[in-house]
Amino acid sequence: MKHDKNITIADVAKHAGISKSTVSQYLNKRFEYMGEETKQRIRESIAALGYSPNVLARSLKQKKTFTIGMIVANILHGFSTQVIRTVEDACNEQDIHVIVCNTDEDPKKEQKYVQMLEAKQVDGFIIFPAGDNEELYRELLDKDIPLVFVDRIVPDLPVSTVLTDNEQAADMAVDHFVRCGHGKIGLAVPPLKRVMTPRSERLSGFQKAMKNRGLEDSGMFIFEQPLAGMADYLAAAFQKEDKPTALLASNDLTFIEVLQFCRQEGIEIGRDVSIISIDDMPLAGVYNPAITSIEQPASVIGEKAAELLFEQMNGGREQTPAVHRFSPVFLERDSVKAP
Amino acid sequence: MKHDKNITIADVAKHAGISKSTVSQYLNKRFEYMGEETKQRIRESIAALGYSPNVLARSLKQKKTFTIGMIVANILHGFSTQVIRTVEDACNEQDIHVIVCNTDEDPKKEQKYVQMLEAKQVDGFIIFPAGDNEELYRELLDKDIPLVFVDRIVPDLPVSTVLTDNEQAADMAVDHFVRCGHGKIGLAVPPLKRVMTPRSERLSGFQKAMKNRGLEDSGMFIFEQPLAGMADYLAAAFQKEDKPTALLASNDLTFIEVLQFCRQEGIEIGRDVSIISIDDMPLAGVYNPAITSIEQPASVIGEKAAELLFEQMNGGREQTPAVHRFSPVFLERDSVKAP
DNA sequence: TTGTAGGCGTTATCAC
DNA sequence: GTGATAACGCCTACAA
Repeated sequence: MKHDKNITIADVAKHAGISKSTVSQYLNKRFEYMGEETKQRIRESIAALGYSPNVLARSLKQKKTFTIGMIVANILHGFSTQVIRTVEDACNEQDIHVIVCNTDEDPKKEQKYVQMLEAKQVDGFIIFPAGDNEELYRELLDKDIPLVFVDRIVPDLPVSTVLTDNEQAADMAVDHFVRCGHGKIGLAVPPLKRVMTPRSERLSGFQKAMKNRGLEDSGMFIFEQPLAGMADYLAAAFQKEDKPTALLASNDLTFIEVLQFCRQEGIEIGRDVSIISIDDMPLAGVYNPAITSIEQPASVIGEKAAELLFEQMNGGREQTPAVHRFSPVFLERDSVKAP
Repeated sequence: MKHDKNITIADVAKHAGISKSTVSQYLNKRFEYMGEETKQRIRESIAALGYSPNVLARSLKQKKTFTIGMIVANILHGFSTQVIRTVEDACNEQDIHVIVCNTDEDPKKEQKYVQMLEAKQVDGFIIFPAGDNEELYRELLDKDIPLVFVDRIVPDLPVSTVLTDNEQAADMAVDHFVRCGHGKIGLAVPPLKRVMTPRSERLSGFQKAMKNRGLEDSGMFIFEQPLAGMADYLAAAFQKEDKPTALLASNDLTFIEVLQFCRQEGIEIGRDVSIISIDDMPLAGVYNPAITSIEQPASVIGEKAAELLFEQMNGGREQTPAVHRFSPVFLERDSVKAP
């Protein structure tokens, strides 16, 4: 029955008794000088044949695919997911598609994905850099391919980057702890292999904030440990006499480990230790007690990234690349009490 | 400087002093009869020119894009996200890309996305049907476009569908409640507009399970309410004398409302009311108390969906379409106590 | 206003 | 073993 004979613009033209170009004009809405009757015929033929244009052929000709590539380093972070969603929304408004790839922090994977997407002729990239791929990024720049970084800064590269003001996030937390009377404050953070902007900035922001309050000597505790061992590591640290009364989790994944630690040690949040989490997880607000969190402005970041990318894609004189930092949002809840 | 003169297969051929066809052979690894020297020359030229093939042109010719479309009805559900991830992993292994679209349960959006992706010549679709688009799906079938449904069943359509055994999920919960001594059990569920398989099956599964245990008369409470009003609705219901001692949240979004309800009413989970959630959220296991959950087998579902789709794409005699149900996983934790 | 012809970058079919 | 040549489906001068 159905011979999958793909119907093309030629079929429509034949059916309507006119030429391919005219149909093409119609499809591209250039019907300024087109006869009403012609339009009508074309419309009918398209409907009759169930024609739908082949974007591939169009893209090949126009050198535009209306697709962008988005490469995230770690999709397990809620933050990544939220940024992805916002970018997708922004793109869908302009009928642009997004192909998302997850590198798991692996530069090799990142390279592979960039090349695949390039081969696919995507119109631009939004990348959460996995790091250590400077040459790869430079090639993209050399080829004038629109590019925006999110979440992490790659030094010495003229690429617009948009991220949370991570030092501010750490400062907000320390500030709140101190206001509530805490003098011994800990930071739980995964190891800083490579340059991971958020991690290192949250750490440096924490250190600065503590120093500014004269707490950097005896009041500062830094628990740097891989996630897998974090709970046990904290448990050991909290056996000691000299331990913090407040604990800042540097991101959502770390926060889960902190909760795990509290559970297994029978530590009551609020009473035994005060907690703040950078990143606001879905259940944080209804946790027991509700967890005071510092939320990254994911949607603002996603929107800005998309906007910067679109500017480059529309060839308009692109602004000079810059780093755009956005303030996190402090969500005061019930997990911080006086010590 | 850099003239963005795209280098093509022709440039490579010229540079190597051979013909396009030979280069093409090389690229497609058909070098059974190719001289070692020729290969060498091609390799060098490719490197020298920094050539990378244009997948678009290849796709146009081969009528294959190595890209599939994935359309989810509600990306806010953790389940959707997890299935997406698994599918992406499975695809990446075969160098297939995935374009994800979110319909927000809107059939119109679904239609638009399907058409856009079709125009992009994707090789297949994995769809969480928003419902009420039977004709659209039928067109895909008529065109022999590979298609798999996930999470929801569309009646009378010969399409392979893979989902959680939702009735079993409800039964597991009821069973556990009853074993723990509960005789009055409630179900919190969003309204059943349209045919939403999981919702309706969890409801019917709940009813059957209650009936089987002789609890359908005085022991069964069904709280059907939009998410926005769920917490208040539950609050009102729990003011009454006749109320359940156990409550089943029919999915993750509902579960959040249930927790919200507990917080605002000062209800202690475990002591005042026992809770089970269908869908296991990231923090459920470290909640206080840890929440007994019934986890959907998202990764199994994603893998199966990908597998079924690949089968169709590889044209191999596809199995007759069937509904594949997978058992959920019962995660016993601390939110269910004797009443 | 509409039609003709050539090309976008690859691959496929045959000759050579 | 390698190389012309014709598609793939569409767009775009330019001609009519």
